[in-house]
Amino acid sequence: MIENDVFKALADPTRRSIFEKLAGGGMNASALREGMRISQPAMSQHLSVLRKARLVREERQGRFVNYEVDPEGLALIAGWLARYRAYWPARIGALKTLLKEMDP
Amino acid sequence: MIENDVFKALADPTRRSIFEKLAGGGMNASALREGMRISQPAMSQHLSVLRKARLVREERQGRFVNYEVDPEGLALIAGWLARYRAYWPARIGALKTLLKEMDP
DNA sequence: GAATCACATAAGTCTGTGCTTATCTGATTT
DNA sequence: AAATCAGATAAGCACAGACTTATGTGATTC
Repeated sequence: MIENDVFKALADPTRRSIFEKLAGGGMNASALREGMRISQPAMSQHLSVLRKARLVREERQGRFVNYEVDPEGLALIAGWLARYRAYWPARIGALKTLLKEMDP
Repeated sequence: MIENDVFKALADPTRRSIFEKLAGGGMNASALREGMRISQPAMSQHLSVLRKARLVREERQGRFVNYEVDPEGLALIAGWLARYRAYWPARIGALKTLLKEMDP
């Protein structure tokens, strides 16, 4: 089940950091490592987990591999969240504010 | 960091099942166990994790403890998801529409 | 074509976590 | 107040997973 993969992938703070970095723009694994105290194999393994969860997708470019956000994983989270929309209203104000701040 | 607690809590399929069951209506721990092959201590431990993540809250009622969904945890997920709104695929723009519908 | 580079995979270690059985706490019943 | 019930906590075990070092692979450069 892929839904399980997504939640498991996001359960690790390092992977969430990687994902967040990629959300700022696609880049290769080496560039991703810059500024993060993480070994090359560790990064590769994290990217593999994120890829399996469809949170990230790769694109070979010569001997580099460019990574970028795959919306599919986000859609899964959004789909899961949507099932509980009955419980949103209580805190909907905060969410709406957040969305407004991001969409000027 | 509570965001971490939420993602870690949801990483376990059993906990997601428990949460989903509670989303159908609040109930006590024994009632939750019905139909789930899970021991009493295991359920108690799962509920503890969900509580720490603010996905669930408790309310003592005599010698029973009634559990129900806490919107706070969902709001955290929604907040996280909102940061990547730029990547939401078109068909999940439904989420945005939903938000608009709630704000007439 | 040999060396080098970007990245993946292998294998092992160590910590985290989900489970178990056993016991404890606090509330209710008789 | 003794027994019972709902649930929490304790302690131990077994497996998952995040890391390490070492090596493999496929593309580029010299």
